[in-house]
Amino acid sequence: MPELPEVETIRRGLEKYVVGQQIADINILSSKQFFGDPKIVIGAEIIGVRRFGKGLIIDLSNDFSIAIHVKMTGNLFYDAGPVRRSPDAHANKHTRVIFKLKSKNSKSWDSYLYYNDIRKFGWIRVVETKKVMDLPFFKSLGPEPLRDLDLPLFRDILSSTTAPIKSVLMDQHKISGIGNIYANEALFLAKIYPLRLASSLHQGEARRLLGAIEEVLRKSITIGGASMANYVNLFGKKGAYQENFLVYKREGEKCSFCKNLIEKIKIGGRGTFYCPKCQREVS
DNA sequence: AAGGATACCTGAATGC
DNA sequence: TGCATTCAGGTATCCT
Repeated sequence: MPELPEVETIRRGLEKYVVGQQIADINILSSKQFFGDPKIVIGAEIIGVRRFGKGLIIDLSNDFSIAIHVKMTGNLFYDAGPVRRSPDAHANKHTRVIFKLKSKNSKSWDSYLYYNDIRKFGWIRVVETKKVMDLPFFKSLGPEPLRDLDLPLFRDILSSTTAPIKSVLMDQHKISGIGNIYANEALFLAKIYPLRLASSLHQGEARRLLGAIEEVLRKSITIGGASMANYVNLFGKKGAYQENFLVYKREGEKCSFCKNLIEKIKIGGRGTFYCPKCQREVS
């Protein structure tokens, strides 16, 4: 489910709560979603958590890493104890992997990290840290907004494709981290029609759009991401960005700027929401 | 090479 | 109520 802000929220939670702990055991309930040798991670200490696009990397003290992609319905849930009575206390029918963690402070309780995933699209793979970026998913990621995407690079990306601008924003090979929610919201803020060919955007539009992308991503990160059907943070808490949606999932409602009705179309098979008056086909 | 359709899964919402 | 259909925030792969 999650896009960049949601995955970043998970990353920050992991960084705060599980870095420094040792992986004491691992229980794989959905073997089709797990790749690599699980025994390698047992006994290793978690030393850091990175994010590239919508992908997470948990780095371990033994030069191995655990790469995770939660796709549409995956989420991580952290149970620090001591309320839990058994390792399964927070497992549910969608729990696919359970990590048992041990704090270096021997007086504290064992804790558990659950990977839950309704649709089983997500994956977890154990791989040497130096080879993580060779995984096909990470290797093919485009530049990341808020870090290495500037206006000249953005304009290069837009000019070298024949696709509609919305498809380009969501193409992880071109730009990483943006999914359907933030593509819709950013295009609305920048007042650009989603089906406009990316190559037709002039400099001012590209600048507006890049600014809008940065604005929606930053704002969402600060409030814990957007929660639609499934997304929750490490503690099962929802984000709040969905309360700020201007067009996403709002077809038939009034545009907050011009009061025109928001429409829904499909682009690349994905629901696309826009205001036909604010986001004109030609500009 | 790039872009579109489809597949991978399950559950919720909608339609009849 | 029951049953069928459609849709869902993502990405890999096959096809043109």
